[in-house]
Amino acid sequence: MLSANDLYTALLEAYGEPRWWSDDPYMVLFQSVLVQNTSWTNVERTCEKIKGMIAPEIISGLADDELEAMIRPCGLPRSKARTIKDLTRWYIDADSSLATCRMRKELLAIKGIGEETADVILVYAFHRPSFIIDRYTRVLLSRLGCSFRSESEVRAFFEDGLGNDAAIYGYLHWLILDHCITRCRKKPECGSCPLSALCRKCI
DNA sequence: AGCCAGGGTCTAA
DNA sequence: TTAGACCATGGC
Repeated sequence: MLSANDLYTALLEAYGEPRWWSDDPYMVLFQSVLVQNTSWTNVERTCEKIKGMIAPEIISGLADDELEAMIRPCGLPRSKARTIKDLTRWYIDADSSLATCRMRKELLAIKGIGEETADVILVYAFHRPSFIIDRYTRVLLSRLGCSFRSESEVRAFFEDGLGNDAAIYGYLHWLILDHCITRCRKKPECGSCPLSALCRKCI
């Protein structure tokens, strides 16, 4: 039976040290909303143009239509601007000593923040161990021959398998996305996929 | 649990 | 240029 550690080890072996989202917590919050339904390169391009303005005290002071104009290239400007405003407000008076599950609930209460985005924020901005489960991760697991009955089983697969280490959660998530989107977008022959050793059904 | 809103970008013709 | 797929989803 495949373990989360096997997966992590194989990806690390294949691609080397993964990158971390950002060392600036607010940058993580800001970009985690922008990237919803949007390609990562698009987010990076957009943020490059407005990089001096991505700070909570600046964003919170903008008018809605100003913020919408700034993020328009990432799509869904109206809903994303509102979510970013609400999230920024939350962040400014967030209590960083809050328990992880409590913080997660608060994030989920913000309109526009779902489970995936909440976990991205918990892991990359607050270094809390709450594994990020996205569509790519689910598809990858199923291609590797693992099936789960529920979301909580997938979560247990990673969290029990990896221990409570937020850094590993973040690195593994990045590796999975990098693998699925950048490296193996088009299905290669089984032999050329670095995960083929894990399972013959792989990719 | 599945469908749909929400805007832009990318691609092929 | 234009239709249609696609995008590191969320909400209902």
